[in-house]
Amino acid sequence: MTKTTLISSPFDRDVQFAAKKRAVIVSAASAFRRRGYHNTSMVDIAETLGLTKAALYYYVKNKEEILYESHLMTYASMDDVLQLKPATNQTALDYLAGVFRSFVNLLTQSGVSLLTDVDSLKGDWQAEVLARRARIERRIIRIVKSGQIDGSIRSGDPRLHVFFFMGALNWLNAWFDADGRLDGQDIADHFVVQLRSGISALGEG
Amino acid sequence: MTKTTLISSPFDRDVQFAAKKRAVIVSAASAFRRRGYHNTSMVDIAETLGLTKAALYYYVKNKEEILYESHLMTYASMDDVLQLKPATNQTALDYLAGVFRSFVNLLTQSGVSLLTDVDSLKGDWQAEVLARRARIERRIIRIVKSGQIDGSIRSGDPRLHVFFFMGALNWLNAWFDADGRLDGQDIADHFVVQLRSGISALGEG
DNA sequence: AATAAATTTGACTCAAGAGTAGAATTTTAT
DNA sequence: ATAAAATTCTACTCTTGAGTCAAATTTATT
Repeated sequence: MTKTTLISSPFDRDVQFAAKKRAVIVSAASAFRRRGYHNTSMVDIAETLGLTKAALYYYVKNKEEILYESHLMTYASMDDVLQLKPATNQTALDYLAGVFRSFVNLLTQSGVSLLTDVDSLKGDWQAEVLARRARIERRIIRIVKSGQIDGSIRSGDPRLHVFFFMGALNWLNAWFDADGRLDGQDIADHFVVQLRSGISALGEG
Repeated sequence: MTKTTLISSPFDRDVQFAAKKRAVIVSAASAFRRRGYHNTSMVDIAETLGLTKAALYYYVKNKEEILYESHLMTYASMDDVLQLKPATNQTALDYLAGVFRSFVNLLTQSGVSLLTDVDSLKGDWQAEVLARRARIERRIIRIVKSGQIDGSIRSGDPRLHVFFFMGALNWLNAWFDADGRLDGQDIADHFVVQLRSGISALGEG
């Protein structure tokens, strides 16, 4: 019992290790997002955390693993969003709008970094990241297709619908700055409207 | 006169030099677009052109100059599109749709590569590329603003309107493959509709 | 307090890829 | 045909940043 209640304590060594590992990955992901993977050195990552480069290797196998884990962490967050099922009478468009809003919020307010560099991953790691990305994409395409069935989303190639607005999400990296003048909530509000009207069946003639 | 008429001949040494330099840049840009700047070595670029790495340095100062020139080349093409003025009674939304169609066509059919990596450029080169990008962005924002004045484009922060659909353009890199099943013209057609309905003032209210 | 385990460091190795330079080759001009 | 200019090459140097390792330090356990 005593052992059980202490299992999640911040004093617990395993918990600390995991928290530190996560901090390495989150901090690196943020730098990768802002400057690119190759323009971020292990020394850069370490200094941001107040460590030396060598200490990072106590937590991660190598730089590539950081990139791999960064991607997976983001996709896990997006999967969490997609776990929430639509309400019973909610149209697919409404559900999609909510999903997209959550994605924008993840990126603008929750410190999640959506990275685009998969070519710097090799072998199984790259394959897995691509597969995870494709899976999210397919789930979103499925939502669009169900919107085309329920009548809330207009006709047209669902993949192109998705590539268009997922482009907007991925492009946030290039211009969004958490310290900038544009507030994440305002961005999410605006983007959801633009997403909706972009594919809504209303007005489709 | 004889000298003048020969100035553009493909047999002319200067013309050949320029054509070869251009081939280096276009080929490299395509590889940068597909795999990323850092994952494309100078040996890779040379081999694609049937040269050795050292021969590239006869044409370009260094790798960074290739990246710099790649960006500039693409922005020049986009500037050309924006040089065409709207017809007298054309709404800004119609003009914008035409501009965007041309952009998509540049990327999907004309071998133009839109790159996103500016962090690998340093100093003046990076500053210039960012300035050129910002200028194109500002011109597009101006079109959106005039659409909000002429009533064709709905209200809302024009920058966000632009960031949304320019994200779609920039994200083409991640999924578009010229040898793939999706035809550039079909993509342009679809994207133009999605752009239009995304920001059209019709139905606003 | 002593010992063990965990964590961090300083100083290092290594190599991939950018870039160089002079020689070789090719092309053009005389 | 010869010389000059242009282009390409081979063989190399250099450097930056990834990664390593044993020692030093810190933390936890006995």
